[in-house]
Amino acid sequence: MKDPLIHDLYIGFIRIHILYHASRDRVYGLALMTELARHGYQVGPGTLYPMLHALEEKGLLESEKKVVNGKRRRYYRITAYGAKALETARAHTAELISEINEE
Amino acid sequence: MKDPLIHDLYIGFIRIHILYHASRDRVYGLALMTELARHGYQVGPGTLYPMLHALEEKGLLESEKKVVNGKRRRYYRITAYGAKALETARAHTAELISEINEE
DNA sequence: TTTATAATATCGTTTAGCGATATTGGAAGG
DNA sequence: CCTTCCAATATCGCTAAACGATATTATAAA
Repeated sequence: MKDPLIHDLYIGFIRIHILYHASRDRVYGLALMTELARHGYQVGPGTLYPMLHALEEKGLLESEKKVVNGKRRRYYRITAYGAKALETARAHTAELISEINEE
Repeated sequence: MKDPLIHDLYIGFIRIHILYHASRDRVYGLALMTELARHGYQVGPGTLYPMLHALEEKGLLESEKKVVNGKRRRYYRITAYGAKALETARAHTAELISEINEE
């Protein structure tokens, strides 16, 4: 994360990003890392992979191994429960932005 | 938090809420707890107070003790640095919502 | 001077974050 | 083949955060 002092504001954002991407298409760790970096969230493998494991453990994502271009990947997709969580997150995020934008 | 399974999506939201409220007016712990609960974020004192201490420690908030109605309170206000962090958070939140709302 | 109460603080355990390092499995070249 | 290389994932070990439970504080009222 660029500014370490405000890092812990955004950990949840990262999870929501992941859920969102996994809801649109299957995703895998390394590609997520670069995608998240594009959005300014620089998470390392020591953060991302355990996070993916936990999201799967909790039933928000599910995964399967695939071999692509001779490289093995673990693809994640969102589950029904994960989609519900994403919907809820959308609502919370909308509520947050509308509140903090009030004058 | 109502749904424990998705709890860790929202810890950052809570901090942003706190920063926002502290930017509008001085705030104190117990009132924040009930205000956050109004938004569906049920944080206990064992979470909130250490969080406030950390936010102050990191320079996002500053505090002073006051006696009000014969009760001692620690009022928090946002600092300049905290306001900057809040602005950044606003931008990140807006970016997040606009991304996850894409079809 | 006790009692009650709002408010804050802290303790102890569980869980998460994360840099660093290790591991995996297939491809390509000799 | 078998070694080397590399994308990709996994894990280790430590530090820090989350949080329920409990303790502490200061004042007003009784």
